Amino acid sequence: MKIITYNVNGLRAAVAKGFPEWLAQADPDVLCLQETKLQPDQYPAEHFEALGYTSYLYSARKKGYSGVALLVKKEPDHVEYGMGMDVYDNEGRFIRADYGDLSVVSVYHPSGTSGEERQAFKMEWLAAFQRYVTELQKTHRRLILCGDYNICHEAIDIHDPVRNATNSGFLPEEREWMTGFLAEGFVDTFRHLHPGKQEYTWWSYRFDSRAKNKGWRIDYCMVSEAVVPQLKDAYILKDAVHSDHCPMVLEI
DNA sequence: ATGGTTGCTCTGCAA
Repeated sequence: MKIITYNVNGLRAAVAKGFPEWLAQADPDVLCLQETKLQPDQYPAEHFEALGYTSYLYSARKKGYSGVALLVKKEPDHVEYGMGMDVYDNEGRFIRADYGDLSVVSVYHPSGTSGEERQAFKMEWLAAFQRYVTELQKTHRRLILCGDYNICHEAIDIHDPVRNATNSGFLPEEREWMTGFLAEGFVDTFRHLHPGKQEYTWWSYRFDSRAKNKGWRIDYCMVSEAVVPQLKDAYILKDAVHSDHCPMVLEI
């Protein structure tokens, strides 16, 4: 089973850059999208139906903002939209598909870069997410939590750990949150399989960052410890250029 | 510290 997570930074813009053609050759069983930035009536379904995918969208209330989706080849038993808490679900950041005791999530954790208020919201959201998945694990032993976490965990995950130590995305409390989250029984698949590898999944559109490879690893496929024996590979597709993020693949 | 891009929507905001 191949699962890909990709923050597309606007699905319609990504489609214009050749995203459907890329998807045809990448050929995942499940595709987790973040930042679709569209409403359901704006979804270019024809591109994805043609490739054999069924799409489940969860959009933000605000037009052109946030939004997640799951594209699947095989029908899930159940799809859950949001975490069941209005304050968080208004922004279209969480969708989940269940296949028996296996549950795949596409999540777009908030960014805190636009100011103190959003940073506080981010930390509250992260706590709520952790509570949610800890509870979910009681009924679904194998969780696959893919998406844009907007956090670099360790120094190896960011091009300049010193200069970014006071920037949202690499703050001590965010890094500690991720350490605590992993301690609840989750595994960062890329780091687990590639302990010393320095690769990124996001580069600022400014400052020529991608050409200089001044990036951040903020997109993750986290899995329950019960999934670890099934892991085949986890890798980053740095050559896909439909977004300021690149995709990450999990094979189980 | 500064610099400064992109997508979406509607004029500037969020990332």
